[in-house]
Amino acid sequence: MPKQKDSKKIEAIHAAAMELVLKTGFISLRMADVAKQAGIATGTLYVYYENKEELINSIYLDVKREFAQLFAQQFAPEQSYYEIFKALWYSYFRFCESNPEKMMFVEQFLYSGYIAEEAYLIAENFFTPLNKFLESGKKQGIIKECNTEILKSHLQGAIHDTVKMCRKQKLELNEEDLKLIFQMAWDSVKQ
Amino acid sequence: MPKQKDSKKIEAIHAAAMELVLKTGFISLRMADVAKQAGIATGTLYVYYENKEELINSIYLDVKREFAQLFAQQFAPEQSYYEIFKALWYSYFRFCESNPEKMMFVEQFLYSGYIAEEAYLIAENFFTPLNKFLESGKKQGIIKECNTEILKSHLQGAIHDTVKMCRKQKLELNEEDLKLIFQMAWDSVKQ
DNA sequence: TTTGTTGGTGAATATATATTCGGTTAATAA
DNA sequence: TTATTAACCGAATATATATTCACCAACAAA
Repeated sequence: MPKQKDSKKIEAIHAAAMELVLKTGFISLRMADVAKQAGIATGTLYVYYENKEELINSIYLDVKREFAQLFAQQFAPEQSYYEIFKALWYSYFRFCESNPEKMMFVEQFLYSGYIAEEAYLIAENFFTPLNKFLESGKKQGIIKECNTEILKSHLQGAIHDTVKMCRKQKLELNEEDLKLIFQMAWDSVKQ
Repeated sequence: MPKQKDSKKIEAIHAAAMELVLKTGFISLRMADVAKQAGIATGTLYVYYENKEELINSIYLDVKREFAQLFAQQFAPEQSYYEIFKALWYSYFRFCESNPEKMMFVEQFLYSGYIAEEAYLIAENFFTPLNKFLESGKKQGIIKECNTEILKSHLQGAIHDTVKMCRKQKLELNEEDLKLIFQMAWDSVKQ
């Protein structure tokens, strides 16, 4: 009977919030600014979300899901472990490079005090495919016998900080650079 | 003639602010709370700092200087490049582990919109000894021919994310774990 | 076409937080 | 001792920002 909620608005709100976090930092993420950037009225935000905290958690889960999907793709059985690792690493790195607002958002809000413990735990579960992949590499003796969470932190931390530094210093990476950075990542985990 | 400013208060204010950032996140860093935690009146903060932004930048520079000092120590000439690298890596890792409030503070505020560009640039200069060390490793063919900023980001990102993850997941690292994590770091940069 | 319902609005309100300020205290020089 | 001056205090003020709400608009069922 009534008007329906507009899924395009949710997209616009999420994109607006992340854009603002990237540009001006999370401290200045104001509901009024988010609305303005999304092209809607402030009050409309509260049609879609109970409050600021819920909005932020919703974006968090959304983006984390997107990150996790990078690791969910299927690979041909003839591809070697190394080839799959390389494909996954490149896809993650490129995603961060092309979507710095998403990377920054999840990073900054994880320790902001805004993220509900529940949302964090749900998001962690998205990454079981990646965990399985790393564990199989250990079983096959291809990568180091190291706690999976440590392996992930090591790889992720290196990628994130590299991407952040490049943005800050306006450093453009060419194919050669990328090859080297990947080599560092692979060397760090390979047995 | 009058009362003098108290350098112990500055220490207390800095420690209080970092403690709060670690415990409750930067968004909820309130001047009144900082004062309370430091055991002084809110107004007293403004005797030592013009405003919140200045306070934060002051802490940033202070902590960055402390980080940089880890790399300023002198080494005996008979120590190999590997031994020095190892000593530096361990000292950085242990410092982050023992002072998570300092690590979190500089990380969170770098992209908060609070940090003045000037403070950032000053802090970068603290790290010339480390840059020189990495560059000499490249010249000697010991470590990879890779942009120094990338090398630093890679090493630092891996350490920070590992320490953060351990805190979040309440994972205690033993000597074996540390050895492995160091091995990953060394393997990633060594030629 | 009418009617009910919810989306949508943005100014008004409530609330939270940075900063100020008049008064008080303590250190120092005379 | 005493005078002077700045540290120190915390309630009061200014300001910034989340949230509400009275009203309007659009859509779907009747």
